[in-house]
Amino acid sequence: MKKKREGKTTSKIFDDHDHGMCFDDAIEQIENYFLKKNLQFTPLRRKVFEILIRDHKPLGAYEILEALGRDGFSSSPPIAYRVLDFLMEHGFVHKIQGLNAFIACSNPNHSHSPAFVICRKCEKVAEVDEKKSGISFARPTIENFEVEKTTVEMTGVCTTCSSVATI
Amino acid sequence: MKKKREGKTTSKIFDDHDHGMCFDDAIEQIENYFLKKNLQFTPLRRKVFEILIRDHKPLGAYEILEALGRDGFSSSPPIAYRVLDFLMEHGFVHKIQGLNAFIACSNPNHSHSPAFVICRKCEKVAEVDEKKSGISFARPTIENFEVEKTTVEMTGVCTTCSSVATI
DNA sequence: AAAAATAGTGTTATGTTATAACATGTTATG
DNA sequence: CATAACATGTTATAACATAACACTATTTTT
Repeated sequence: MKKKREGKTTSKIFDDHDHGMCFDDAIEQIENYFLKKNLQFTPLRRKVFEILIRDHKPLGAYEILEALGRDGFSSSPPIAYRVLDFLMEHGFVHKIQGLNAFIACSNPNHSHSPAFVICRKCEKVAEVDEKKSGISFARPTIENFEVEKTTVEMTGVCTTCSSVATI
Repeated sequence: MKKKREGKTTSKIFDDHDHGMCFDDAIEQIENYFLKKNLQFTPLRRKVFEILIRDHKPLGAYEILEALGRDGFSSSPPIAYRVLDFLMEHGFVHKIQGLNAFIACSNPNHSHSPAFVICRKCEKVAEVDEKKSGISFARPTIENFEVEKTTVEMTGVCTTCSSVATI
């Protein structure tokens, strides 16, 4: 059950942010989506998505490759990059530009304009959805330009980390 | 002379965006800044800034290195990265995450939260400043998190490019 | 001004991230 | 069942970035 937060510009979303639905729900959602769209949810794609949703933190492509290798899959770079591209196209994975890493989407299923809050110490990442959080990230219209994709990433330090260390 | 645009969420900033001040003004600004702050505006730092401000488009670190080499400077990677880091620290250069490239700041001199509009065809980049453009990019406060830096990049196609080609 | 500290640059090597190109296997469709 | 489209495998290499250490130049302290 989620609280509604509307019209706020301040929100507590980092420490208590929800990692989206649970593992099983997430798998079910992606399965349904693939079925509906007549896409193949192959063992490789499933595995990559599972790896990402498991700990739900950003992973580099080569970390994913290692995990794939451990699970008996091929682990040459294009394997990971191709699947990641595919999953990103369909909105189940996002790339965190500031970390060169990939993270499972917390809110697939509805078109969204995600923003990410990234602690540069613990590297935890929270995905903030405009609708869900009530936080608004302006997405202005630019004349003479058709915006296709907007990247919003907020880097800083979470209170957990700032209370611990010195820098 | 600039027109004021206030309270608008639509703005024409791509085709007619100003590349900031002219070359000489930009150099003067950075010189003054360095003087005031007792920093060394060394030949290398000057050259890197000049390279970037010259065509005022995003350049990869290795493109900058080539240019440095052509101008008689050392062109091993750390040379460029170190100077770029330094110039970024002081707000005279920004990194475009989506392109792994660097661009001279269009509006140094005042603390700003820049956003970038990137055409994925011609790779032209416009820096949009909140105050100057009247466009607002929400920078919400996040509880339990201290935001230090926000990256906003809007990728798409400018009308010049979209009128030319098919994809 | 000499000594010491700090800042800046040079160099080599290596680490990390990502893609090109082509081969092979697998699944849907006429 | 042929064939086209999709998916995966493999090798090689491109593109981006930093570590570690040497040397030089500048500033600060004595």
